[in-house]
Amino acid sequence: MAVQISELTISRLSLYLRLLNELEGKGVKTVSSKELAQAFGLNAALIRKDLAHFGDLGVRGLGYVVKTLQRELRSILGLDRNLKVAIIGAGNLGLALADYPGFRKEGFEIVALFDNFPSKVGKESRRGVSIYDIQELKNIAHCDGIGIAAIAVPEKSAQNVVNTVVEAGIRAILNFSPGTLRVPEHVKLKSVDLTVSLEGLSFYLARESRNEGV
Amino acid sequence: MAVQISELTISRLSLYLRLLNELEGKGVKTVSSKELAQAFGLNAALIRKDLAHFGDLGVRGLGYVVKTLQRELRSILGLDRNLKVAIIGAGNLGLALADYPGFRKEGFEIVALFDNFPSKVGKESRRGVSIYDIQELKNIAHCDGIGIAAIAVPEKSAQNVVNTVVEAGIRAILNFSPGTLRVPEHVKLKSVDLTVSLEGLSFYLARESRNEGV
DNA sequence: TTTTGTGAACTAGTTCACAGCT
DNA sequence: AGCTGTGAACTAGTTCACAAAA
Repeated sequence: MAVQISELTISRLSLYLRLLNELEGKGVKTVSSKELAQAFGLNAALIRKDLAHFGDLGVRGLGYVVKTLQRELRSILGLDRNLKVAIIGAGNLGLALADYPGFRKEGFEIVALFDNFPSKVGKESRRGVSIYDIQELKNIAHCDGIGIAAIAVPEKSAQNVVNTVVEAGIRAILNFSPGTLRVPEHVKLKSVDLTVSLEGLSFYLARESRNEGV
Repeated sequence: MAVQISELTISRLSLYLRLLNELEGKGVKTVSSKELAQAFGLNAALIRKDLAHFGDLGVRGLGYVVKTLQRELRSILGLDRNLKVAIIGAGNLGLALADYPGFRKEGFEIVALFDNFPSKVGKESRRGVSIYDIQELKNIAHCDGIGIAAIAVPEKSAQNVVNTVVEAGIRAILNFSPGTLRVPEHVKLKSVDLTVSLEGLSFYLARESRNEGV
């Protein structure tokens, strides 16, 4: 089972799961790759290939049993194990992430915020996530078994914070700071770059108005 | 010039520009594709191909002139035209986005927040972005020339909000709500799905611990 | 000599099309 | 009959390797 599964496949599995949750709520029993494909604007074969990586999850002639596939995807994505998340940076964005309802839904638990700004330490977010000094990260990460750190600090301190997070033994990082960050081989870093996203849209608008003139 | 340029290339152009800004600040005059490649962990040929889409931007034997390339990339990405952005949804996330310093840096201007919650309308974000009723979007979008809408509303109202945004004549949307959204052909939608990002990391951790047992 | 710009080769990702199971 | 699972074909994206320019 040394087959490397692509990031693109993994992202799509999350989407499939979200729809399955919805279907399950509506009492739908089975769903075909064709129906899933339509819902996401994807090719049905792609969905079957994505799922086939993890065994014969479907039933020929019938499709996929919603509850079964839901359970399988949860297990594949590791959502059957109440994963704990720490947010580093108690600025506007960090506080918003700490209280973001979408994170809590699929079994993630936001256990703590961290900051190095003394006046913030000891306070908490609106929904009651406590803010600790970043110095305490290592201790708390070990005691509480934090699996993922989300980083929402200014660009200039981001690499330092990443180093601290790595030293604390955390092996998965969701980064919201701009700029390129280095992590060791065994740590998984995923970056959400808001500036890059916005500039992509700007490019689209700029090209559009250029083409109007042609 | 009907060549379609890939989203991946566009995202990388943003990264290149960010580094060029930094180099320019340090007074560096030229930079080679090799140096850029090292900074981002990419292949040098890829960077040359990305840039070659837009003409002969480099100088053989020398590399790229920092200031020239910076200006070119700004123009390519449409950042030479002070683009106006509206944030829809004045919850925690919307307010955080409205005050996000990274957006202001490259010439984007956050001009307004919108919400349908009466008690929020009339207030403003910490940095002074005013909150308007979503009903007023069409008017303000036209008067102020809003180019991009960022959507940070709960999943269940997201499609409605997108429809309102499209009706207001906005043709580029950055979406932070989970779920699949439909937009007409002429509108560009980019989604940042926080749940999908987090679940991607969870998958990585889950697979790791499975493999430990093998 | 250095480094770009680019055809050719390669790798990854998607779609087609159909055998095989229910 | 219907739908999965999958080899084969295709498309997109990246890297190699080198001619051409400064």
